[in-house]
Amino acid sequence: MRRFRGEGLNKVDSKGRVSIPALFRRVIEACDPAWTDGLQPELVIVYGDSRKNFLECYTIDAIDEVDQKISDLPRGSIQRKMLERLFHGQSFPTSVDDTGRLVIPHKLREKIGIKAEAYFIASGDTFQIWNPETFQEDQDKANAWLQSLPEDFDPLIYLDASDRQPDE
Amino acid sequence: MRRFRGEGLNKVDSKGRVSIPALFRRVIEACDPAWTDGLQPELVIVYGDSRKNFLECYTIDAIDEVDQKISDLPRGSIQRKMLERLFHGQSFPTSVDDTGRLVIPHKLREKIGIKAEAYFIASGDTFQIWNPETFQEDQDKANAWLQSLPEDFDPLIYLDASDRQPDE
DNA sequence: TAAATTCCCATAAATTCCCATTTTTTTCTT
DNA sequence: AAGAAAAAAATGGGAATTTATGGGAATTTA
Repeated sequence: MRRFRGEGLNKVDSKGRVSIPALFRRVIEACDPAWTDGLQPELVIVYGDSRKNFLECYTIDAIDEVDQKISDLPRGSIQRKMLERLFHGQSFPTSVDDTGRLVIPHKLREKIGIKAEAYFIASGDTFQIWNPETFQEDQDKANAWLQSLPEDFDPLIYLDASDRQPDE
Repeated sequence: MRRFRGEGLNKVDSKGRVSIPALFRRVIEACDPAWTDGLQPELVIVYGDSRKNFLECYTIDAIDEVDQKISDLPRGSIQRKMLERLFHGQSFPTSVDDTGRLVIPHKLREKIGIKAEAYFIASGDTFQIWNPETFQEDQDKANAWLQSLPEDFDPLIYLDASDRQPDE
């Protein structure tokens, strides 16, 4: 499975258009089964989680996987209902145009406070779009937390935690 | 199978006409086997479940699938009778007109309390039509529940629940 | 025949498409 | 290694199209 990697800061014009970092485009293309050279690769922007102040962008492969898992949940369950609302309802299917840009609808720009610039950052098999200032604040918090750790602490130690049982 | 994705808020005029979000129209067209360019794609509005305060809209493909499953049930069974009443009796077959609108009959508007505006939201292979205020209340409840969760809780963990056995 | 429904046309706003220019990155050449 | 040339990426603007919406005439229904 291809993963996003990297970050970028691009201008947003009055129509809501913004270039997607070129490296991201390669992943979006590779993860859209229907894509072939010349076509506009598709993706889905998920924006419904009120606690998150960024947009989360899924490739077709990634969203298909989510859809499959949702349809495996019991019909009528509260979990399924919530996830359907989030991923099917509060999401926006779109595509990358032939100049490598994406249109972020006005409503979504409003939600995360994007004005003239958008900050992109990879996150595994999705990538996020932030208001640059908001991201910086979040980053500052993360840095402060890192500072609070002992000098010799290495975050990589968390990697080994994944070997443990979920409830350990 | 094509899925609906997204949401929208449109005006309802005095004749009960309301635009269907353009993205939904593409799905309705694609899921009507009889549809071809120029024709009015058909769909079915199901409204009989008294516990639901929204209308549920099925594509032709989706309703065909339901019909098939109903006809597989034992004739005369209570389950079959109930589903026949809901999907065959308390449903309204209609079509999208050439300006992309739907007419919601007066009775159905009454049922869910629609006046000047209608809210559309995708839900897998169907979409729902709500009174905007009613939906917002429902959403507020969901958000309050999310807020009440620990900071680091992600509803996405529900997705992984589908890996487990149903009774685990 | 009154009321409701459908059909037809019109318009403003939003969105998409198309093309051009600038900027940055990569490649090539000396 | 430096500079030039080429390629790729980012950005900007206008035209064409689509969408959302409103209103009236024609038609159907009760």
